[in-house]
Amino acid sequence: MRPATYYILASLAGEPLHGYAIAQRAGELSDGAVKITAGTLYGALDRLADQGLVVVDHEEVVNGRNRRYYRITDDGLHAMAEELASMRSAVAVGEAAIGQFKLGTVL
Amino acid sequence: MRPATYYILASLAGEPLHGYAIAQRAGELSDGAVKITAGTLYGALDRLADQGLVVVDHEEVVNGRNRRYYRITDDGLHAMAEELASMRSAVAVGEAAIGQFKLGTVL
DNA sequence: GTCTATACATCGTTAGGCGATATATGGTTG
DNA sequence: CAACCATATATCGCCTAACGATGTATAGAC
Repeated sequence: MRPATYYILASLAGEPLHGYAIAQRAGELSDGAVKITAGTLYGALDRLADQGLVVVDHEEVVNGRNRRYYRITDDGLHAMAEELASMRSAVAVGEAAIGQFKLGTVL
Repeated sequence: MRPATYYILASLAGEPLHGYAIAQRAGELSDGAVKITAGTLYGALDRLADQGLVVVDHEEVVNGRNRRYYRITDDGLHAMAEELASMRSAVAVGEAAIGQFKLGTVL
């Protein structure tokens, strides 16, 4: 799972959000590091919906603009948890690897 | 950076290795989770070399088979450290998001 | 009146992973 | 001794996903 996809799911773990709000939330969560543009966002949401990781919760019109709210599913939470576990392992491996390298250069 | 690329760098952080050994080491480091096949491996090594994240250290012939050893560069270590930082953040965000979700379902 | 934020849609390009295939050596196993 | 498997690198083509660009539309700010 790519970072954009992961942050979309993470953004939805708190509460259902509409597309545009998801992109903003992802930016906040990552402290500006992850910028999800329209091209990435709607493609990813379609894909995630196809995979059953998110579902459309409801739609509403605010100020003449339509908002389509997405909600994360149980499968979506599981997928996120698995990705989380993979990243934890990768972090541990990377820390050990870099630590070993630094030790190697000193000795 | 995709997992395959990350694990290739991590495999080289300890010591220079030849291609085939990198693939094996990546499998060991990830406890079998990351399987780097030939198609992924040599393409990734070419890319990493183009980007200056690894360099060819030396070559040798063992049992009639050529071994091309790659070494990670300072840039490669920096790239790895950055990826590590990104993943740490992503893990923290994911943990907070899932925690918040579980709390939400209980209340 | 123009600019910016909001909100969704779609196209084309690019990067990267991955299976498949190829080539070659040498040890193992039947 | 033949078939198979591990070692070792190379290359092709497919597919997924990200992403920039572009388009449409509304509404408020300046």
